Amino acid sequence: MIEPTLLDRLLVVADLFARDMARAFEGTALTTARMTLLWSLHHSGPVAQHTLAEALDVSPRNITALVDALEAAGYVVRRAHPTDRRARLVELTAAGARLMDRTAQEHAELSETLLAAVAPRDREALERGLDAVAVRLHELIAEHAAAEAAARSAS
Amino acid sequence: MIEPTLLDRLLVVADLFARDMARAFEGTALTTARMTLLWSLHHSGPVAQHTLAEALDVSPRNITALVDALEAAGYVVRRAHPTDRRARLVELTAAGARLMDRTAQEHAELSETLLAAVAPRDREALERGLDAVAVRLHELIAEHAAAEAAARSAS
DNA sequence: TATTGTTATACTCTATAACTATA
DNA sequence: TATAGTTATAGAGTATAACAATA
Repeated sequence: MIEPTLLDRLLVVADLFARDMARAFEGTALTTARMTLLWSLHHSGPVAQHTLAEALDVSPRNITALVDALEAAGYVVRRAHPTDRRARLVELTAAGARLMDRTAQEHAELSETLLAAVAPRDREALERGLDAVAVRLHELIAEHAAAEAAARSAS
Repeated sequence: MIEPTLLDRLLVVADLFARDMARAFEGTALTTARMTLLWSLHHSGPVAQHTLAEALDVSPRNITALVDALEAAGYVVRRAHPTDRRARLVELTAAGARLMDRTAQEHAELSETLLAAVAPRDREALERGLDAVAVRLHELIAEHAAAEAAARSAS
């Protein structure tokens, strides 16, 4: 058996999260993409759809579809924007707010559970290490994006 | 600014990986799901489709679609199974094998890059911590599955 | 009878392009 | 002229169900 590399370990954990999340929503109107939108809304408060598109880094068209589904399920509503009549504010309903309160609590509990599974002397190093990996990954993604932009402008 | 929890950090890294991977395949016939299949094949050697379905934990129907796309792109071929005429062996073509060799090398390089970004004294704790988190997540997923199976059999 | 892979069908996530209403 | 959101269209991942060939 070959010792897994750091990347192997990170990918295993990422995959487990994706599976666990998808499983949790089975049989409901919720999906990972829709929960991501609700989570963003929970933290930002009511915002226009184009703001959500930027926050989630997806197309405005995609936001339309996600908000349609969440509105049909009763978790969000579209309201008139107070000053821009082109825009529509999306906000959580009471049911959506209750759902996000529960979700935030489960999120905190899962974080506690996972932290408890890590040896106390490893915890700080784990958090520092994850932050360092995230920073480096951000840099790599930015470099790739810059290289592609340069290639496009050259062609 | 609130200090992110362990779970927040893990989810950030998972999200960055997903984005980086999807970006890397833009404009090619490859996608994350297809690469996962190729990666599995690279490690297992030629296998029947139902074996791939189990390995990737997706439906046989899904494997049919993924193999169709990869066969059209020239990365895999379907061969007759030597003893079971119902089954079809999927194996990498020369082009597929070359692609996976390159991918394995890039994978190793990325792992090195990320490890280099972590302070040396934090590295072992990071790896131990990730293993502990993966083990605990596995347990939680198994518990959920068991609870659901019990609920189904009761109804 | 059970298994392997396929066709049929459907839902979701996602994107680009064209269009309407508004800024 | 530019922006916000929608309709139109399309590709991809995924699932279940029905079916043919084979075990």
